[in-house]
Amino acid sequence: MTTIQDIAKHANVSKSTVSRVLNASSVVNTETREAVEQAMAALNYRPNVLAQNLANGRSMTIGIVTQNIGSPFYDSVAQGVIEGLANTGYSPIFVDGQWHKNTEIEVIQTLIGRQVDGLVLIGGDIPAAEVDQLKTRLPIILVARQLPGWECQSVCVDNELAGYEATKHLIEHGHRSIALIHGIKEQPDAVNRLEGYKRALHESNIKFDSNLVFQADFSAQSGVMAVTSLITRGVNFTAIFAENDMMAMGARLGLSRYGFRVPDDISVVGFDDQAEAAFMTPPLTTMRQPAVQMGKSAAAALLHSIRGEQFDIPLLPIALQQRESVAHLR
Amino acid sequence: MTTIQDIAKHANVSKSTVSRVLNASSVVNTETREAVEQAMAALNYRPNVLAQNLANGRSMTIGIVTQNIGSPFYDSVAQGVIEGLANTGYSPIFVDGQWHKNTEIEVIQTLIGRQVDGLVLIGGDIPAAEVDQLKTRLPIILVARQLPGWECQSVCVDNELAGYEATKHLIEHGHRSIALIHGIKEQPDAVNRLEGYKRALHESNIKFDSNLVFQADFSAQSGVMAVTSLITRGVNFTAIFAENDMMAMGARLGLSRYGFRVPDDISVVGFDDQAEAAFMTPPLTTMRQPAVQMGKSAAAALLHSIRGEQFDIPLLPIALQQRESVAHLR
DNA sequence: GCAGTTTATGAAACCGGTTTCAGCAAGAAC
DNA sequence: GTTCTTGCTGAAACCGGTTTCATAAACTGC
Repeated sequence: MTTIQDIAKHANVSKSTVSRVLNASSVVNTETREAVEQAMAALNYRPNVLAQNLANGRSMTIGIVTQNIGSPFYDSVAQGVIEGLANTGYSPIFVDGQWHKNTEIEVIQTLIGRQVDGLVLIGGDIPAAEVDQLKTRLPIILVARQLPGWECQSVCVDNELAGYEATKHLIEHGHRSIALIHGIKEQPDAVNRLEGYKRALHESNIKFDSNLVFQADFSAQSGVMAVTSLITRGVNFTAIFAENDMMAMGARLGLSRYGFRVPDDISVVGFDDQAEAAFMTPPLTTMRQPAVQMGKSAAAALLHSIRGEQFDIPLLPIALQQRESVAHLR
Repeated sequence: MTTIQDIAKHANVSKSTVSRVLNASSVVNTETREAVEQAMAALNYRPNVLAQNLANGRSMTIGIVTQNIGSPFYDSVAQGVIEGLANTGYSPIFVDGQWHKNTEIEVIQTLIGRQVDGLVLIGGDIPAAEVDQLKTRLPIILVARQLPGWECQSVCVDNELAGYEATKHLIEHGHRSIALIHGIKEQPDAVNRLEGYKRALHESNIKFDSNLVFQADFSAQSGVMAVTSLITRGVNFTAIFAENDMMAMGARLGLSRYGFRVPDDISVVGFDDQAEAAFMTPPLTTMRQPAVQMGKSAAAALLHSIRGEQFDIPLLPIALQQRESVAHLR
């Protein structure tokens, strides 16, 4: 490995000067600069980022805490963060919180040991107090998680409203017996979507019926179990709102197993609009979350925060993506 | 930030001693150790990993080069690498090569600047010479890419064989007019699968017909285009082999648009066995790639390589996952 | 009771950069 | 011809650790 010292020797200058041309941090005589630049080229020099980081107290890395058990939605968000960080000089370091409080705290500690300059928390459920304390140490942006007092530092969508609109869409198509395939009940996304569902029902004077909601876990498998359960329990329903697309897929498969056609017999609405949704048969009507965009926004906001600049996070809309899995009730 | 110096002062020892208890690198008097440990606890000390890295020349980070444009297969591999690195002390840094030679070389350079201790290259197409040269600088493991002389340092599956088996499976079900939805022709995965397809045909004395192969790009959209093209061109076929599941999904949707049933009218075989494949309607018969396992193997192999240990990479099998999208030709 | 080990510790050099500070040389001002 | 700037550069301190080396104290053996 060639070091700054080698360059200095090769160009007959001190390492201070090399550092100066490296960072353009102060004026260097043109001839000297060129000599240094030639030396760097000749020796194929690349500064040791670790040493730079140590010297100036910044690591130029961003910690990304993901929860790998979960829907593809989180992957897309992470993808967006990577994209948002490209060509900024910052590199992302990934760790996996596994939707488990202690694991999450632990991995965050390792990130702090690595001197990350900022943190993006995607989902997760470490206690608010914990997060508040972290905030005093370094900039943090939350994604897909809401916390009191964090309104301006979290990128999220209005899940309650989205749940409401998905349900309303079905109601407007004449459905009144709408099954809900409910995500993991500990996760706020799920509870908010459920609340939206309830509000839409209430608004249309449809009585909430707990027999219509199946406690699932965001997996496709739990989607088929939901349908199986509903049907074998003899519950009547003409539409399904699944709290994510994977469960919608599972439900759609389950329906076909029992000979129900979608949307002719049963309408289905999903949530996320993951890549596959548009290519299901039939293409799935779903609530579109701009997952990649959310990741990008988070990255951008974090960079602003690190630089101490003012920023506000654009409120990303969540919109009904109408396709072909919903039909009017005959 | 509390430093090793603070601990030293607090415990009335030198920082050498603190370092010693930190790394258990030499014997320390029990009382002294306890005093140091108490100081560390009291001040909530976490060593600066950057400084450690600089001092001992290892960064404890692994560079992961992904190609983000592509199928979910690559995401799963990356996921596997993360899992394989968990609790090893090594952290993954991700960069995106974008299936673009120059981008890839550039991002690898930034990783080297960050002193990564090893590299995992997932896919990608930088020239062999380039990779060979990198190998002299640091341990590298390739995933889903084969290069002459790299047999022992790449985690991959036999795409030719898999393409052969997929095709043979269809032939055994009586199909002789088998359309191929071909992936990006620059990517070796795609060309190998095509070769396997040809071999299976040849073995069964079926003449290769270029009208049956549609040049697609691994996207679901290109899958529907493939079917549209085949049908509008009036090509006769009774089965489709799509070189990944996304294209299979697209194809399946395209078929339904034209009123063809799967598998009653047309059989479909995919490739990857991504999570969604099992929940398509009908569930997709596909060649299962153990993507997560491949990532884990790559991580494990790389760690061995870094430690200078002997290792060999288990040859991961790729197996036909039979589901319901293939039927006997009547 | 003294040489010879062993054990435990601190001082200092080092990793590869950045940054402060002092100083030299050339040019400007008077 | 001094003095005052200005422009440019190098020495040295520093970032927060690790490691070598020297040494003091305690222990062993005879």
